[in-house]
Amino acid sequence: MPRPPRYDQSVLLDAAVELAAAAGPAAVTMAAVAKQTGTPNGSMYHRFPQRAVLLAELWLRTVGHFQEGYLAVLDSDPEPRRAALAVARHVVAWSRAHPREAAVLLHGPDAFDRADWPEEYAVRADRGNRRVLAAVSGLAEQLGATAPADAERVALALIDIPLALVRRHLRGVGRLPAHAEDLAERCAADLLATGR
Amino acid sequence: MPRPPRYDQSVLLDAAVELAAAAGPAAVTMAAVAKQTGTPNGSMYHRFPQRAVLLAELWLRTVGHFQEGYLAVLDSDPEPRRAALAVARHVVAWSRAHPREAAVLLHGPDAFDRADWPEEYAVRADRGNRRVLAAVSGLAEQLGATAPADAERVALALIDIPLALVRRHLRGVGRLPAHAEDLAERCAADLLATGR
DNA sequence: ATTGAATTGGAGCCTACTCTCTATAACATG
DNA sequence: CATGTTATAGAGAGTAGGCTCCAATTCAAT
Repeated sequence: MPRPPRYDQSVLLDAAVELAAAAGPAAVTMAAVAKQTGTPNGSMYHRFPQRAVLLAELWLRTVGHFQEGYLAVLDSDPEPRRAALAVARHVVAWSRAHPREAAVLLHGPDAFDRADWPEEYAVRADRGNRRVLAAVSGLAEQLGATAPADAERVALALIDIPLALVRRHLRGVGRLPAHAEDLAERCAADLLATGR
Repeated sequence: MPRPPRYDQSVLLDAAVELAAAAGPAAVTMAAVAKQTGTPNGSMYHRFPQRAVLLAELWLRTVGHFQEGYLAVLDSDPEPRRAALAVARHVVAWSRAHPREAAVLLHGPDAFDRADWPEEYAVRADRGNRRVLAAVSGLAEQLGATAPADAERVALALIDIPLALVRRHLRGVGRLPAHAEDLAERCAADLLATGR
């Protein structure tokens, strides 16, 4: 019986991503998203009761897209070493394919006012992170890493270093060079080398 | 003949750093810095004609401190390989010793509204960056790196990866584990290994 | 056709912030 | 001591953005 929505949430989030990528999280104002999509001010507050919810949804959708592919690649190869190298490459490749979403990720949740999110959203964000962390730890174990410092090394190789590579280039010229995937894979291979 | 200043610029910048580290660059408002230091609103605008100048000075002072130490360590050892490893360690050690300033650095200049800075400040920031980049490139050359991709690898090892390590921990619990320096050095050593 | 919940559209309130303006205080020099 | 120069001090104008409110509109279900 209700009237169907006219301004789709996903359209609003698309605009929000674009604004965040182009001018930073602070540029994601209710007014800016409304203007960009032609939505009236009041309608924005039907989809998102507060700005913090808009930012939270924006973050969760983006990081969800990323993690989905990340976990898929991790699980795609039963051989742990190959899976690790593939996932390091994947982070770079995904960022190349989705530069705007990657720019959002590089800002991190705090830049999207994580402190103001309703608890539900913070919980969902944590759950996603733990899922990835657990998958990486599992891989580290298969690779023979036992100490917590080893798990950290693997996380550095499979998450932080590929993202550092992406950051270096997206913050600069804005294009990832063709060999970035190779570099990420090589760093990962070095760090995963056993017997160290 | 002039009346001596009562509110020192460095004191205001100290407060600004603290605010930025604790609650992000957006928390560095003229009002917040004034309140924290007991300065009246109007006096702020004697030191910093606009907020953008406050943010620019904050950034330049912080990054200057960092780069000063960085270059000193780079030059402290004539043997390029040892200098490289020392500098990778240094990034982590400096961040441990100056957690608030490190937090500022991790936000990057754009978060401090670099686009709004008067040109003079942007030029100074560029000059500093180029100086470090040149030093790193010089080291890369001494290490036998020739292709631009090699220089990038060295920059990744001596700047981005140590910073990624710092970011991982400062964004989390807020304390750097004791072995972080070792990890940074090891990553650097792996990446600098010749004949690859 | 009627009903009523959901949605839209927009005027405008409120807060927080940047920045201006004016008056006054302190100090060096002639 | 008079004077010029610079700093302090505070009030408040102007503005941007988050958010509220409410009347008008739409449309599925009855």
